[in-house]
Amino acid sequence: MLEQDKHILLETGAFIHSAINEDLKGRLNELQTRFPPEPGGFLHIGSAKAVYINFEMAKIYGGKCNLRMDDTNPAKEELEFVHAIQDEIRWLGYDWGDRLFFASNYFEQFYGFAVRLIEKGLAFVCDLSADELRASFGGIDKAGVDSPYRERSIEENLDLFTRMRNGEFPDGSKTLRAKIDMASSNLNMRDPVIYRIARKTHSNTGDKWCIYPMYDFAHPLGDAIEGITHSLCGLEFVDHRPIYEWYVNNVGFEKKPRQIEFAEISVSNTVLGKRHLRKLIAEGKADGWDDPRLVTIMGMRRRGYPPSAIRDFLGNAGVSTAKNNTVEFAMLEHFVREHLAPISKVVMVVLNPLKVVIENFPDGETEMLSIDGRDVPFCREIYVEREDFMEEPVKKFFRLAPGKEVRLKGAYFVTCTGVEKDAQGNVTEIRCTYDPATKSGTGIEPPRKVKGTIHWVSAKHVVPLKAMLYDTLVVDTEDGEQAENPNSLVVMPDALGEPSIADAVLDDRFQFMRNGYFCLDSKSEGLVFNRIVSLKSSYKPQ
RNA sequence: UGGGCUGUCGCCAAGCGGUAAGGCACAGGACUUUGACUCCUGCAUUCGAAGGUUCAAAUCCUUCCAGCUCAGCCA
Repeated sequence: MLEQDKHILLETGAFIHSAINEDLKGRLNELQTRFPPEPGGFLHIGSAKAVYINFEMAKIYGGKCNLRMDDTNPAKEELEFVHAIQDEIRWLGYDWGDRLFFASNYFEQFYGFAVRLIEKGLAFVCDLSADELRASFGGIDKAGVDSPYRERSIEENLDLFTRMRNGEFPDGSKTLRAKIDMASSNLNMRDPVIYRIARKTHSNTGDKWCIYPMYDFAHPLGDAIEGITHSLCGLEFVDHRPIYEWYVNNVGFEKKPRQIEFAEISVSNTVLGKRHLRKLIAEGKADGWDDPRLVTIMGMRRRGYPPSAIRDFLGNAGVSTAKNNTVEFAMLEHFVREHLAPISKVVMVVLNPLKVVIENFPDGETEMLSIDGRDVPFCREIYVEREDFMEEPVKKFFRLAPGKEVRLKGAYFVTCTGVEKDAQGNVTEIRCTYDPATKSGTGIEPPRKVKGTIHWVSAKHVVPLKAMLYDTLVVDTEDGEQAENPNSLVVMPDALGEPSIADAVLDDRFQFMRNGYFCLDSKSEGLVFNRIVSLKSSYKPQ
């Protein structure tokens, strides 16, 4: 079912739909969502789910979705990523119009909010070092202890915070903390840090600030400033919801955004998570963030996945609050095939060539055949797939073997009459005869049926190309770990294509008949093709 | 005797008191000049477990069991 047929998101994520309906009381077009990436890395399929849900929900209800860079930590962020992320989201098919925002543009307002909290006696300047703070924090089943600086006067806090901003204190020497409850069972409520001192040049604000707000403070308030009604995010933030609401309430916003969490997606046999991805790349196991075996946006794009397939996959995988959900990679591939099928040109390419001489076809002659509207030359010498020949065929092998007849797609029936071998006994060439009475497309029924049809290319007219066959980089193991897949990349350096493949351009999508969907590799020179996904096959050798 | 979240087919996932949708995967079969596509067919007497309420429970109540998750001056 292609995505345009009906909006699949309407059939899942009931907890989000009902919240939206309750909160907006019919004024659904007031729905305001947001996708808030930190410009500290590239997006992957997990991020794509958040993009998908926030933008699609807005679309469904006639609302709007903001793109906000949550750039509150200059130590980790770079301008390169703010551009890359926009590129990636656009490629996924979403447009935020003029609604691009930066948390860093709210720094002055955030500062004012912090002052307001101090004035209300809800925040204090703390002199604990990072280590001391950690130690005072307690643990999962142990309450934390109050900071010795917790009871400073409002005046002193105001003075100290101003001086923090003015750069009077060294990095890390002081923090501004919320005054909540060091005994809270929710660790995020144990007097969390609001501002830290860090002399780092910010990609947007330069050196204007030496204090930066923490995510837990900036994020809800950024949402509130933008009038976000529903903040749809991953389950990893459930534990942050109380602090999200605490800041919004105590700063005093009338209109309160509501955070709703959904389960992040994970896909079997793939590596997700910035940390793991970075490791793979650093170790050279992946060829950069755009390695076609990665489910990063860049990787999937280079691999040739249609963005519509990714959206459709995400929608069909569903939106729930269940935690341990790992969708099988096969499901992703299903949607990729489904979206590729209608837009791909079918051509013949032999990945692993084996020469065939058609003994009764006139030497030096070329017959031009018309196959699906293309002109395809046919000659005495052709190549077929090495896997399509077996000297001693197993049962139900419907391809070439001594004495057996097959159809050459769009051409003639051909019967294998002999085999040539080298000194080691490897088959180097096979001999066949063809039956002129079986010519394809003549309207005349061939005198007999044949079980197999194989693809081929004319030896004289061949276009050499390279094909990259991908599989997943890792394979999930039973113990919940992942093992490296040694065969995640198979290069076919001597593939041979029919003449029309020479005209391929980057945006073209092909089905190499019986071999899968392919597209040109954007990073390579010349005719280097990525296999986007293989064709399904019910053929089981043996 | 910390908190939060979750348990419906191999994987996702509907369902919200009226007698288990759908997709993927898988298995048969039809069709086939791609062993593809398409098309049929099959695939949970049962909803983590045990009790209870009810004419009726995956849905309500009780207890139990299992899994995930949280201790950055990261986001």
